Amino acid sequence: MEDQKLTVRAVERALDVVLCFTDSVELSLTEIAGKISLHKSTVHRLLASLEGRGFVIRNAETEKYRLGFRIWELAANMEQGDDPATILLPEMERLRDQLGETISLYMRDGIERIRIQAVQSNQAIRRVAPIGARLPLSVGASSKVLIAFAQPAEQQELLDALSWADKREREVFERQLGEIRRLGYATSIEEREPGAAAVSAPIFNRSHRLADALAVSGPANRLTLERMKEHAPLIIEAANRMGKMVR
Amino acid sequence: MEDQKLTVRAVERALDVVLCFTDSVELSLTEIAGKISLHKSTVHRLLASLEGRGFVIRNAETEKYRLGFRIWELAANMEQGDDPATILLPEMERLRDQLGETISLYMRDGIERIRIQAVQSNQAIRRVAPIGARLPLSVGASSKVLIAFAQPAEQQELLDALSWADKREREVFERQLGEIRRLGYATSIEEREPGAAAVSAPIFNRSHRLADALAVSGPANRLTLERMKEHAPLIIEAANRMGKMVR
DNA sequence: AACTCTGTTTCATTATATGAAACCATCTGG
DNA sequence: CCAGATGGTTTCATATAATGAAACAGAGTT
Repeated sequence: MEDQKLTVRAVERALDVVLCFTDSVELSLTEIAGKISLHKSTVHRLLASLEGRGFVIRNAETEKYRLGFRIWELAANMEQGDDPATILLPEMERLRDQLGETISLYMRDGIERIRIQAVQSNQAIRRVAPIGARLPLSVGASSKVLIAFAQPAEQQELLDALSWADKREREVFERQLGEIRRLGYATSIEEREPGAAAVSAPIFNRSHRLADALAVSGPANRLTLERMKEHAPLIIEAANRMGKMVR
Repeated sequence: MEDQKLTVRAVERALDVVLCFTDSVELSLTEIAGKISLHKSTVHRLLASLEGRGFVIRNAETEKYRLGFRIWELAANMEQGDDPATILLPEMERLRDQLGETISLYMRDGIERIRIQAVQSNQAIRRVAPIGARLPLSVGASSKVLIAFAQPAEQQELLDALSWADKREREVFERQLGEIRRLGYATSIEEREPGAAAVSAPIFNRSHRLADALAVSGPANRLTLERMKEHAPLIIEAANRMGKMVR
């Protein structure tokens, strides 16, 4: 009542209803009402409006609701989507605001990786990540992700192409990769840049192939291993969301 | 004020905003306001809510709005969509209400076609179309569509497999197919059932291959050639919309 | 039949969405 | 460089329109 809301509550509630369907394919009215804690009658009206425009339909069988064809239609019209760098930007900003650290998006190019997008932390002490930077594929959390989750054949090629001090070094590295695949993310502490640490998770495209690596990086004293472990689930979740937007 | 509305106006307006993006990929606030004739401030608030939930984003460059990643995310989650028969039902109902005639959905099976879905007209005199019916692929509007828009190789096989009275009959038929491809739809008057007429258009899936045929059928005296020509664009449009939902 | 669990509708109340108008930026052209 | 557009954002008073409670209706279950 004090600070003006410049949004429309009813609309936000309706959108929340729609968002319920990110987890579940089919929901009953009461289930939805429960999820977003609104009264049945309210949700009922919301659903009526959504159904009228084809955003949800109700399964004649089960009486339950599911997303409607309109979503498809809209998504189809978007198909000619821009490059991932712009598509994923909003999601990256979201993550930055959540974690307060700099977020980078890397893609592999041969035995290098390129930072194709980045949003900077707004803390006083922060990692600054210039877009377009080309980095070696041998060190850093994202490098390891880009190798660990590559197609097996490709992976071997990459390992062969990279230069190793001795046989042992490569073995250690390969063992690390296994661990990374198991965890679903990679970390690095002062691996490439002194004083810097990073966590990175793979972004798989809609056909489940590795597309990019999403990384959170910052000063090593803030991004402790402890802290990175905490962040990991959020990063993975964000990366999964992003994957659905990438072809 | 008289008959209760059991829907939420604000939500419907918001959805109308979203639907503006079926035609255009990028729209400014005033363009949207114009399209759906609402005041700028109203649309502004609606957009703010939509943006907050990621349903629209604004292009930092152009300042204009476009659909957001949430649409993608939702569509991706729907991927494992049911069979077309249920998916397309709502759209078929829509068309039925628009044209007032019975709507059928056919798929080809060998040298037959099957009516995999239908919604009946609610006029007193109507075409009744039982779901599941198997019909010959030689006659009827949808048959011609299913052949005319098949993959070229497949098409030859079909023409060979069908039985013809004489060489001439087949030639006439093939010439018809060309015309149908040109027009984008087929008609039939008392071809299979006496007193019945039908218009049919192809449904191409998202990879642009023929998936099904959509047909409007009714009594021949109501569905005159004239009338069918009028209906054709609507049917084609509906079929195109449906195509985006089919894999 | 009594009960439970849905979904649907009604209704009074008040919050809440609304349009007009004012307000800011930018941009354009004289 | 100013005057006038043009598009976006915010403010504000007002009445509409969204709301939750409660009543209602149906379908299963016990």
